[in-house]
Amino acid sequence: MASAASEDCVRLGLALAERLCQERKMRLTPLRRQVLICLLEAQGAVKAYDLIEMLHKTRKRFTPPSTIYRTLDFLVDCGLVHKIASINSYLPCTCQHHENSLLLFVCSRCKKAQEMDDPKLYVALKQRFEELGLALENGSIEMHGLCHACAKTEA
Amino acid sequence: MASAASEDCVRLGLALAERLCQERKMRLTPLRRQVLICLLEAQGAVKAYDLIEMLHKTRKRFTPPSTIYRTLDFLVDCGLVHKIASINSYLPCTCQHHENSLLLFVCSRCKKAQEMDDPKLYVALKQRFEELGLALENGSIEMHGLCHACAKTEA
DNA sequence: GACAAAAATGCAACGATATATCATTTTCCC
DNA sequence: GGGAAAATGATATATCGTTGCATTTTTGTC
Repeated sequence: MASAASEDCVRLGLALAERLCQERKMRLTPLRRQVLICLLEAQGAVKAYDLIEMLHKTRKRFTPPSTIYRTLDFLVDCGLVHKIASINSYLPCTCQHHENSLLLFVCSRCKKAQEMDDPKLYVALKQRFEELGLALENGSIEMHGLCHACAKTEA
Repeated sequence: MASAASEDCVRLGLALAERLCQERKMRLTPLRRQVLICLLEAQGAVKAYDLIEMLHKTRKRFTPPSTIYRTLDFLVDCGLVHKIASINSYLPCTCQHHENSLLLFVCSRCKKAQEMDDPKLYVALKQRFEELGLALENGSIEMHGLCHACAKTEA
């Protein structure tokens, strides 16, 4: 089910989460860890209720929505996961290096999401907004359009 | 209730809508017109179910969700209104001039939204995405952060 | 104007997404 | 081990959006 690349991704993501939680004295509980693994394995953005289903297969107890949303909030607050509001989905983020320069791209057709790191562009955006008295938040720029694959097959 | 500036806004918005619909042989029905007016008068982003309530005051019949969403879809397709997915809201757009260079800013605190036109920045973004095989869509860049007013009162 | 076709709207039910509240369990720390 | 704090579970409910089909309105044609 999980490819080698995916396994790598999971391992890296978990390692980062563990380091981060230790540093900040937060708890990477079994549930949080399990949710994070689900997200990392999915290789793409996942919806909250899909996570509930995924967890249902591996856990004895049913995990209610409130719990999932709390868990996701935790992971988002940690910066380990991005919420993509426009598709009600969550995307794990392994590469912590772009804390201040993240752009999210969502394909309007296939709904796949990907991150893009471009500090220069991000700074340009940020400055432009500051001129207007607006303070950009990190990791909250969502763009829509066609991805490479979908653009190809478009009529 | 409606200030002079707001009245101007409504007048301009309606004029644009009428011209656009005539050009494209589409129909600006009473309902569509009424929804557009509500949005223009609101001076900010409005939610679908709030529109239902607003319409309930001026119309005899209750307007069901399906109808509202269809109407909003129409207005969005026309380019007269932007959907802001991250706050489930709709924002009218009077200034048609920035068809290809629109950025939307949403305050994470007060949820107020505003448009920003910056062709240069937009082109830079677009080019950067094209390098990655991604084709940006118009009017679909949403950013979050603190607006001027909220940044001031922030602890 | 009468009529059929097409477009728009109304209606009811439902599905998907998210939150509130309180009970219970687990963990932490002394 | 015991009490406080944090996390999770359970239930109900609020919010957001869609589907399918009936009805009304508009359009185009004769």
